[in-house]
Amino acid sequence: MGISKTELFTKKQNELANIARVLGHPARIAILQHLVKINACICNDLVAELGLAQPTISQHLKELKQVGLIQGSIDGTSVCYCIDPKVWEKYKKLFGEFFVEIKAIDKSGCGPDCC
Amino acid sequence: MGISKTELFTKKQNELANIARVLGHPARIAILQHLVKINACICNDLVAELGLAQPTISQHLKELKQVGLIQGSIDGTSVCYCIDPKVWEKYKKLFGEFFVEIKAIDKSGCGPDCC
DNA sequence: CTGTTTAATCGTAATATTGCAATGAAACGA
DNA sequence: TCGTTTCATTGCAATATTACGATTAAACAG
Repeated sequence: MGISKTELFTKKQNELANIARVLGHPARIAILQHLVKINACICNDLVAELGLAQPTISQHLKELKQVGLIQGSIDGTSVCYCIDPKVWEKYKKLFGEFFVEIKAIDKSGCGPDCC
Repeated sequence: MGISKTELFTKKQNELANIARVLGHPARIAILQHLVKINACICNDLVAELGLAQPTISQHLKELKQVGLIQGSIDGTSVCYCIDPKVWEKYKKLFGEFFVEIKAIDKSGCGPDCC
């Protein structure tokens, strides 16, 4: 990301940006959508499913785990992953709050061609 | 981002990831929140507001413009920025669709300690 | 025309991300 | 015990991001 001046922003802004950053890769979107669709723990058929190498998938899973969106539990030699519904709801709410309704624009103080 | 294998994913997955990526920086979150709050076109008091250098703000604005979230219109020597409500609603919907309700987890096929 | 203001662009240094081959580590079956 | 399976970790190359100083471009005031 290059260095990022997190100290300039509020905790909530940094948190939202961080979640968005994690969602900012199609592989991680695809992993989450697959986990939602399967609606169960899955072990790593994700590698076959997505077409990325195993270490790459593992790395993406790690990032998803770090923000709490998914949990992994060991089941023999394999690992089951599933979405943490609580965290999922939390972030759903966070994005919902961010995308507030946009009201009509007040053009006072702007030029005639403004927006 | 390093190279990213966009061809492995659907158009919608790539689109959502791209928007999320753009939202994945606190400065851009702060810019959007300010524009929403002001509810009008603003010229670049953003530089004073955020505490980042002018070229840096300009770069962030460029990214927000590229995904269509904001528009800029020239007003003399300054530029007015405001949110594009249509695009805003579009992305709001996109995230809403992504964050579907999570149902109770079906543990069949998983080990006893699974998730 | 000259100087000022505002914002985009260029160039660059520092840092982060992505993807994967190679390697480890842990659990299992025979 | 030994080989196998599954996944995490390490190390690295290629690329992207972030931030900003310097510069440029455009509109304006005088």
